[in-house]
Amino acid sequence: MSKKTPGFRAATILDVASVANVSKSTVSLVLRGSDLIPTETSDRVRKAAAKIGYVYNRRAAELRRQSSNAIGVVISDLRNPFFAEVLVGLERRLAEAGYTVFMAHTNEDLERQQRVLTILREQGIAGIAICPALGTPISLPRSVKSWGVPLVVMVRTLGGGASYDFAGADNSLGVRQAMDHLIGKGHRRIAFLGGITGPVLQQRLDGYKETFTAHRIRFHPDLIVTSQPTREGGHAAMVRLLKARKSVKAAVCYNDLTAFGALSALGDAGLRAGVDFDLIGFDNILDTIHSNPPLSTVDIKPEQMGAEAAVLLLARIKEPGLKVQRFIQEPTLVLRQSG
Amino acid sequence: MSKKTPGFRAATILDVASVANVSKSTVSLVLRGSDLIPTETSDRVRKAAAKIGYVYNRRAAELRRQSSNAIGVVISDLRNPFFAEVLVGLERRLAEAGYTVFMAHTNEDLERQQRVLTILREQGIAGIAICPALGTPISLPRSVKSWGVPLVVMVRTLGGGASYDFAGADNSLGVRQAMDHLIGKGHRRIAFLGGITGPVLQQRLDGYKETFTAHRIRFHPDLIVTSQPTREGGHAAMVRLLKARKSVKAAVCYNDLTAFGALSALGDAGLRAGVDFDLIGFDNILDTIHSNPPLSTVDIKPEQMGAEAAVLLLARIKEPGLKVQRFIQEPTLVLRQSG
DNA sequence: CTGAAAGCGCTTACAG
DNA sequence: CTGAAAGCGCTTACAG
Repeated sequence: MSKKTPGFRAATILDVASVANVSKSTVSLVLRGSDLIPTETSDRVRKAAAKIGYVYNRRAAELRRQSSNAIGVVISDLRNPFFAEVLVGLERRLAEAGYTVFMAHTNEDLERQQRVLTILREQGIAGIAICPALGTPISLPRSVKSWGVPLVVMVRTLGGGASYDFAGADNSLGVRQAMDHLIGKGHRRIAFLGGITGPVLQQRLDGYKETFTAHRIRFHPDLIVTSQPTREGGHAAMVRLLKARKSVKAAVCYNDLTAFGALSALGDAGLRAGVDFDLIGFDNILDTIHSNPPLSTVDIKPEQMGAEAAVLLLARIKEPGLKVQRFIQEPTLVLRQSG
Repeated sequence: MSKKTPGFRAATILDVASVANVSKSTVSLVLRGSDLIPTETSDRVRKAAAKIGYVYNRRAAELRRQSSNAIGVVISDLRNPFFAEVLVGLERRLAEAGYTVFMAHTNEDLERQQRVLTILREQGIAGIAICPALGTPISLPRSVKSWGVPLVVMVRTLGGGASYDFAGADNSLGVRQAMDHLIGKGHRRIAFLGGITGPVLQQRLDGYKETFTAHRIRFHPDLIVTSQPTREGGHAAMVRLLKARKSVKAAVCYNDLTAFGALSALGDAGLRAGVDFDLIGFDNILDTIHSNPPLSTVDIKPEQMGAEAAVLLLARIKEPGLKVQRFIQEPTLVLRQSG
């Protein structure tokens, strides 16, 4: 909390009014762009405002109007470029619509998420967009709804029963596309690298297992090597895989970050991705284009996903009675050099 | 702008007061944690608040108190993990101090930056932390100061005359450390890859050139290959370098992103960084640990830099009369496998 | 077309 | 220790 420099009194519409020789209602009307005011008058008002350096006090206006032009955005892991890209798309669309974003980073910490949500609520924001932290209770959407604040959930679903607006991707299909490609190249033993828990992992693993069934290939559970969904994790997972099952020459990764780690482990072992080992990532973050080698991956257009989440939220704000909305990004496989 | 669900009237301190059988002043005092109120009474008030689902209206309170607990954070390029990491450090420290962040992304667009600054001003934030977009006029700090809002500039300086709080790194020294290392390994012809413009490039190039002088090595201007400070740019720069000057076997890059692009171009050419070519990045973003190969780079602790910027801003808010503050991160060379 | 008045939900001296 | 009152800077019917 901070007060303004003492002694300094900011100009208000009353000051503008007195300079322009009108009432403060008139000033307010002009500022809000009402067409009740003749051009001559409104010009005079605007000039007066500029002259005395008047600054619109949005908080006061919003308090009076019981409205808000701020939207709370809660991100679980900003160090993952995927989420940063989602945020970029979201922020841009929101800014275009005249909204400002209150950004909070939970770092996958449920307690922090709770705290942050409470603060956002007290700020009186117009809506919330959230990438829920892992382990977020299914009750979250109901709870936020009960506050009367519009909500969109991004990336991670929250389990069966709850109904809420959601923007995400078809994770199972994405993995199936990657798997089909690898099978098409002749691979039969294909590993799945990375991920510990969460709905997204669940969906991606589903796609992984479904592919074996669809192609009548026997599935070996130990082809799944779990790890933190990070570069470190991907590196460790690939090291373990190479040690345990030398015959495996292909893998799809939980996400691009794990794939980068795996790429690095491959390099350590003197193996070249795309020639000695086929590796496919997931997300298509910007980094994949010029990794070494450029990463083949499943494109779910992170930035666009963020923008779509904004669209859903904006629609919900405008029309609270709307039926539940879902945006599910169609994945596409983008082939580069790694597999 | 959105209104709350119609018909729904949120509880106010007046409601709490009537339930708790006290005056609204008492409620306010309790909520603000005043010790004027006996425990028995404040317990009663808190219970009443919880019972009717009262939510503190921060905007109203702040309007009355002429204060704010929001800080505007303006980021120029959130797609660059370096800035995302700075943001994470900044946000965490600010949140710890009880502040919320209004986040705006300018995408290096000066017009957008101007717009965003105006909006932040109208929101009545307590302070601004900005990574200025390239080409930001030197007058920006003066202008923000004239609004009466505390400011900290991050990462990029704004030129000579202006005085403002700043958190950044010793860029020249960082490059010199990298260069000394390469020279120690026996290299004489060392390229500088990436960057187009801006103060950071200037400083890093200064360090680059100084090293040649210090070691009495002849400096070839065409060893500097400029490019966008991105992976694409780094890739293109390395391709050009490889084509033009086959004798060069070492380079320091403008930043880690360019280094990744260069790594990728090296891979394309069948060259291994760290054995056929020594490559050093700058920033030490998280991605460097497990790139292929792991990138040697100059560590300027992005997350900590963000946290330090928060510290400076918080100090400025508390004590507007403070003399100009600077935090300049000491770089350290971290050697991994690329060079 | 413009002005006087009430009110958004708080905080803060000031009495009592 | 608690209550009545004024006021933060706006907006919005309502008169005129």
